[in-house]
Amino acid sequence: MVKRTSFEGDACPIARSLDALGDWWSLLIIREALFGLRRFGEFQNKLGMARNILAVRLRALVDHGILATAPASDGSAYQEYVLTPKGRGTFPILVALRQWSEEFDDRPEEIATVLVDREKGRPVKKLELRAADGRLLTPAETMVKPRPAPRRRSA
Amino acid sequence: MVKRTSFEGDACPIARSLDALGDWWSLLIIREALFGLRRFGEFQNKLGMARNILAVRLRALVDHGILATAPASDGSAYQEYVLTPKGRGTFPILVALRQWSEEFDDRPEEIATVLVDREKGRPVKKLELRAADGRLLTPAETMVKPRPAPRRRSA
DNA sequence: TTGTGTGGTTGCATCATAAAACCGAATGCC
DNA sequence: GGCATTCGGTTTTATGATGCAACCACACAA
Repeated sequence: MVKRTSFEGDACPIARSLDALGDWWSLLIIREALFGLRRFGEFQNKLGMARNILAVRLRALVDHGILATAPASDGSAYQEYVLTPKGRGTFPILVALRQWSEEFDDRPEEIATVLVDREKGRPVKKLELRAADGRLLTPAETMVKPRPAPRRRSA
Repeated sequence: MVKRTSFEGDACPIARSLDALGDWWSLLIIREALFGLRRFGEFQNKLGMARNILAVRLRALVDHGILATAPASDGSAYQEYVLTPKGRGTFPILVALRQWSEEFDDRPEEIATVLVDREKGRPVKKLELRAADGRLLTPAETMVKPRPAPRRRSA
């Protein structure tokens, strides 16, 4: 996407997230990583993407602290890519994307899988946004405020 | 990005969402639309993006049923772009992106805003994933299952 | 030593992107 | 009505990210 207008310096947290995750492949790589994939070849086989692009993406994700390279694991002297806590923290994003598709896709019958809780095997609930006191919030009931000052003990 | 490997036919709901939302600008346009922007020029000013790209993105979002064009509203004979229910349904995705940035960004002090509930003015809670019975779920406590058969009244 | 599989990198053609010029229609000003 | 300006895009052009395939380096095996 040409010069890509990096959002890195932007003050909007959404833009900042998109700067790390907002390309066509990164979230899918993370999805597979959450699923347990670790090796270059595994990602390449599963996603069917070009290997050079995969290499670039993996390096970018490592640079962003989303993946880390582990020296090895199964004997073979190659390296693996494992999710960091930051990487695992994208889980709600993936769930939100999944649920949006489930709810609004024009051809929901083409969706092959559902997300269930492992223990009971039943579909998970929709993500919901709640206020600090637990009230359910619609978008209209929210607003953004300037970030409160750095709060240096000033009470 | 050349031929862009459209995910439209993919069975993964995440890929399907990314097909509609997964470029650099669409989610930011939607963010501004949720914020109340409606006019071409408003988007262009606020986002500072190239106008041709904005035009392409707006048309794509309309084609995807995320935005709709309204004939006018404030007298001037121009058109507006308003969110459809499908478009408003992206709200959790944006919240998830925001919260991920808030939690994991390397320079959180550069984030300018917080999302609060309008009534109390207090920051919202983190999105949380719960099982059907209300248990909080971690990623590891979930799994994906093949979609149950179309369920044609078969009990 | 040769062979094979993994894990990438390098070239190259193509196409999406970004920036700016351009353009018609609508609006404002007189 | 005439003229300039703004709005809402489209066109043009340069750039560079993408996808594909070929290539390379290394590990391991025979």
